[in-house]
Amino acid sequence: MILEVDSLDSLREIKLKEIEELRTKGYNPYPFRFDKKISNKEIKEKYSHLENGQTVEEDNLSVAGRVVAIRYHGKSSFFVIKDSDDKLQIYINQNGVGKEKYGFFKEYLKIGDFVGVKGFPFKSKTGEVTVFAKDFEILSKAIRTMPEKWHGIKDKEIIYKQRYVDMIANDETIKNFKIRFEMIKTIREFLWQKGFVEVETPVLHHLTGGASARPFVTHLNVYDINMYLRIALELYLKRYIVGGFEKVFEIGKCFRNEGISYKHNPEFTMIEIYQAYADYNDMMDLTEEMISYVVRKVLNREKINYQGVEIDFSRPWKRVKMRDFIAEKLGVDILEDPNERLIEVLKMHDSVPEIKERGHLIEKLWDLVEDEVVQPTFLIDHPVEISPLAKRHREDPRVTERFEPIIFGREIGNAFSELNDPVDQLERFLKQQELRDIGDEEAQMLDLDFVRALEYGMPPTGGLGIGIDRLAMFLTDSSSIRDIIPFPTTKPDEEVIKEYENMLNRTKT
RNA sequence: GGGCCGUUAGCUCAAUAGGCAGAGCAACUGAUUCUUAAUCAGUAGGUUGCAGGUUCGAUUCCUGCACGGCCCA
Repeated sequence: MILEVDSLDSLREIKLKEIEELRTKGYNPYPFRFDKKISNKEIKEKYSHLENGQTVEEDNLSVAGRVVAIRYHGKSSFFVIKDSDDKLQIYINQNGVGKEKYGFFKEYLKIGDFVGVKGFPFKSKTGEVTVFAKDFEILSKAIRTMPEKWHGIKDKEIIYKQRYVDMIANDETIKNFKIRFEMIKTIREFLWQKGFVEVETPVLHHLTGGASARPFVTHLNVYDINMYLRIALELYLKRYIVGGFEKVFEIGKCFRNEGISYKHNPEFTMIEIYQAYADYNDMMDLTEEMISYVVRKVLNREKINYQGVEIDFSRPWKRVKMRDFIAEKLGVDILEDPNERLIEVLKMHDSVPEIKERGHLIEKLWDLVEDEVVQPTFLIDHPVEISPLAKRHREDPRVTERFEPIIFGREIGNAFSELNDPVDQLERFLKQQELRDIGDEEAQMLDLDFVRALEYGMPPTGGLGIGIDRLAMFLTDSSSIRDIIPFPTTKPDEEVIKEYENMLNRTKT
């Protein structure tokens, strides 16, 4: 014990005192195991057919969970335990466990503690499937008091910095994370079934590439060099294709050292998928098929409600050329009109970027109109300037064979007929290098080993990346990316340090 | 980075045109053998985010800072 109990003037210290008493009486407040044989949910399903008041005394049940409510009635009590899927009511009385054990229950089993209960099922007079306790065991004592039972936790700081408290208090939180993980599992199953191999690539990179973003820098002591945390999976996955794999994918964390917003977290989860002998049309088919399958499988429907708007994932999705869409909405031709004209239009919307390279101007123009794409849509054929890793279009070399799936005005992915011409790739990299030289820190770094890899020959390949977090936002109707990232990036929690320093100091005196 | 809003008991929230800081839940004591936001009686719990300023007096007004949220870039 680090913390001695020297007074009872706080909720926490009352709990510590209780634990000490338990130990004195020979009970371990933190025992080693419990034979939980059935889940709360299974019990509710199995015995839902019982008549009100009916008991099944011959069935021996062994259940466990966290105590979330206790209703004392003198010599009997009801309490509710919660396990990972459901809540379950327990009935305990003096006749069932004996006078002594019942007294022990009243004195030492508190809301927040974990408990294991042995007993038989019955249905209460009011129709709730309940376990009649014949014995119980405290499995873990909580020291902190649990959050408010009715309103839950609303303080965003607690929700993000102490997600475990959010999960204890808000059932919705656990439900949403389950959807997230179910979604990821379903994507894996879908791709495995189609013969894709799930592979791994390094997180530590000498150069960052595959996306336009500022990286995190870290240091490798043994070689005394700086390295970057990956901003994308792309370039290593394509090396797999060069090496002879034909269908690969990876689901993994990427890191971008940029702003935090409702749709950006510094670390986030991406999936990238590469398929040899395929082009971007094949990847569009794959995207549609996969996402509509996942939505159907996870939510049992194809239309979802996102922030009050119905989104229909059923196939086929609309396909819109970037040039046509911007021309229609803004009256400017991103392929033919000169930079001056583009800037003029941007000026009208007070949206002129600092770097006035053509690619930046086009990106800005798109930003102005992206909100107008609500239903799942493929934005296709982006200009070559903003697509350094995509193959030029077979019919128009000014654009690339590229698409971004757009939902509710948000890009949830990016895909192309992968550029496999090493000479063209080197030129594109050099163009990016020029952008870096004029101060564009997001421009891609020159990855000569990647060019060399392409020189060994990469088959025609379709590639696709999808932001897992953004997709999860749609499936859970979350307005902020932080709501579906279990432990989002936050500022450090100074409060907890202060709190423990105070407690430890008080204990010493 | 800029603008606006917020921070009060463990949690969810009140409050004063500047005048003793309150409730519900949780906690504690007691009553209660089918309740389910159980009920009833009682007790305790606060550096009103932090640091300054104005004032006889600040949770309230002002300034700065921290943390958070929303909008914008």
